[in-house]
Amino acid sequence: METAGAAEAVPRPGLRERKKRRTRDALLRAALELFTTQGYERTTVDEIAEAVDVSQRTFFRYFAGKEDVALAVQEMVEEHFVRSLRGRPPGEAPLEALRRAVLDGWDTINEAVASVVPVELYLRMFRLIESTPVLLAAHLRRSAETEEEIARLLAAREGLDVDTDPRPRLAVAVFGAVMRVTGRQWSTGEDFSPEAIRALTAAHLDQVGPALTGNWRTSAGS
Amino acid sequence: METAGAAEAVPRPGLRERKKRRTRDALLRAALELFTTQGYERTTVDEIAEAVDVSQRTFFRYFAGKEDVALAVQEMVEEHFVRSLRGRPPGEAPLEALRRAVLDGWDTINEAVASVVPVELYLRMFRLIESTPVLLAAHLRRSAETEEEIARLLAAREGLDVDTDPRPRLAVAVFGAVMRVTGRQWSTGEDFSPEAIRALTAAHLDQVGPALTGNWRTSAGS
DNA sequence: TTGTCGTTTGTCAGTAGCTGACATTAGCCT
DNA sequence: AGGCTAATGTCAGCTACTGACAAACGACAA
Repeated sequence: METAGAAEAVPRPGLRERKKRRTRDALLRAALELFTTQGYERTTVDEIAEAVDVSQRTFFRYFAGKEDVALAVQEMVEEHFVRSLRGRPPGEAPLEALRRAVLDGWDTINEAVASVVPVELYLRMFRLIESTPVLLAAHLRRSAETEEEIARLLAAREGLDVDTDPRPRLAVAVFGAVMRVTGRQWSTGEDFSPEAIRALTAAHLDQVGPALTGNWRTSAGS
Repeated sequence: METAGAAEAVPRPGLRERKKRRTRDALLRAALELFTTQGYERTTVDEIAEAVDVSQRTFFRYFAGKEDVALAVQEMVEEHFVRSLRGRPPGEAPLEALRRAVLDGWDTINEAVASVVPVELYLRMFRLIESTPVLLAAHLRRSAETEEEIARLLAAREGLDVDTDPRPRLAVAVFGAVMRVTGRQWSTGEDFSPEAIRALTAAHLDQVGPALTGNWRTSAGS
């Protein structure tokens, strides 16, 4: 149903499309660079636009708002996780699938991000999100949306209806909560490597059970 | 260390203080009334100020921002919960204390709120928060702060250090996640009474265990 | 009662994020 | 080459929010 013949699904986007993409990428990179060096609040949209030499109006044609640029990469990463989850074998128990999908996601974080920004910049941005109130707020809300998507996904997998059975949403919410504690802990720690966050993730997931028994007078963690 | 003698802690605030309080209350009530009738975004700060017949500048002297008014009552309610939690006997297991504190909080929601706005208005506002993206975002961030406070509280109670033992933060995060699912479910349901939310809370807390076993092919909930 | 003092309030001017409308530029295709 | 369409720039305007200064007003004592 496309230019018949060639197997190439991407013939060559044409100058216009390439230019658009370059502008978008430039805006994104400039924004993250400015955010991570001077801080989110102290960076104005005008500054970002100026750095790429486009008008402020153009910026808003590529991104819905200042928050949007700041969270763009994070959004890619979450999509990466969801994709990873969809790829899990159907037989796997829901929480097992979640666990493996996330761990796998961190292992392959490079591939998911590197095409737009260096991983290191993403990680710096992640920390900035955690420490900037308005960004954290926006991020938490988006996470809630992602959780809803995942809940429906798992429910479908298990043949349940999210509107009559609370368990999918509960399980996903709990899982998300653990992920958030993990991210927070990581962002305030010493080791800013992807390996560190992966290890913390596994450790925290292993601690949920013990944490919920309520009897904390036994062994400690971490 | 105060005016020695009399047991009366509140002698009479004086005209100035009373006026301030009246202005604040009026702003708060006017704001919630406008928000719940026309929606949050469609209400301007000027409108609120005008409804109380003060300048816009005065509004911002009482509230840090538009979000702030919208979440003011919710903040009172959360303080109410934390107070309730602090009142729990030290012997109680952490999660048991949380459960009872929240259930108790809903039972006494009237006393916590009625002094400022009618409970019904608070509940309407709660629903609005859930359905207004920017408000939901701000609310989630504040909840995260409250969770941190509670985690430290429980850790102290159990003689643990939140920075070395992840279990307090994990447990509180999980509990908070369940509460959020509950609030969301309630706000999209039919029954908008405090009793309904109380019942849902209990039901969801009972379902967390089953939800985490991962074996959802057995019984259903709700 | 009056006058001083400190707090609250209003006014004004300005910044930043964001949007609609319209003109201009620049790829694209024949 | 020239017309079509999509991207960009310009401009005007709205809303949330802030600093600065002056006016109004309650508190307190002479």
